[in-house]
Amino acid sequence: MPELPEVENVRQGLEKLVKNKKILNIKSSYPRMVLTGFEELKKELEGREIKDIKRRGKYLLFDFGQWTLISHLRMEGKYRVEPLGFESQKHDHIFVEFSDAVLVYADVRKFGTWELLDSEKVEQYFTSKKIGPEPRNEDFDEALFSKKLHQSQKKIKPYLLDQTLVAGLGNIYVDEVLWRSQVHPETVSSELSAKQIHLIHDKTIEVLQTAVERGGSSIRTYKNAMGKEGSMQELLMVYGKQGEICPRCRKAEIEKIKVAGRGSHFCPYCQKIK
DNA sequence: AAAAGTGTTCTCCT
DNA sequence: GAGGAGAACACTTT
Repeated sequence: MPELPEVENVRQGLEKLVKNKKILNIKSSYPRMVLTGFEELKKELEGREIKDIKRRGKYLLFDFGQWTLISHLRMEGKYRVEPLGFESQKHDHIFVEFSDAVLVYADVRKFGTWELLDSEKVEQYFTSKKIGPEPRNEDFDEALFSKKLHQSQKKIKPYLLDQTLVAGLGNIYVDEVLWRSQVHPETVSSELSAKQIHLIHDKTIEVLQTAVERGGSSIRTYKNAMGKEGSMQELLMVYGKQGEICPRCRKAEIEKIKVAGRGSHFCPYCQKIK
């Protein structure tokens, strides 16, 4: 899926394309992806207007006032807007029809989900999932981050990926953050120095913010809701760079190993455990 | 043709 | 309870 920067760019595209539009009809060829039930979603949202499109971590929130549709793109979910009467494609799963256009949700791997919630229960939804703060200075408290890391024996990479310390990092940006912080992905969290913790905190904010501004990374199939690619891939230093010389030390090649089941890229010279 | 892929969640084991 | 490994979800690409 898109990580936070890609989801944010999709959100910005949707805001331009479908905000304030009234839904006339919703159809689906894969209704199972609506975890709260497709028929209820159809019944409640037809006739309603999309009042706003928000984001929390990697989740997109379609605000209908009383109702909120929570959409997670997982690995391959995509949105695009088509004219009425367009020819649907193989992996198109949901069609939201307006008077002058159709919002299409497509997802090759069918991992993405939709959930329709009472808007008053949205906060509780994220609380129950223990979703961490947004990666911004105002929200992401370094003292609390540090405290949690000191108390944990988890390896730093999978801990950063589980969304509870901070929301929005995925497999690409977590490798970039750890490289920029000079921290090995398998470092046990409680062993991190104060300096390393400070760097991880700041680089998380910096990398995700830069990636948002650059329109995300189009390294596999990502495009935003307007079909436009991002350019953050040009600034990636380790992801997908295995075998290339580390651009910082120029003394070692970027290695790729498995950490908690995920492909992980790092410089063995710059990022040592202890 | 096996393996890996921008994610999350669950089970089973230590 | 904590943490890790592996699998599941479904499909494409290398």
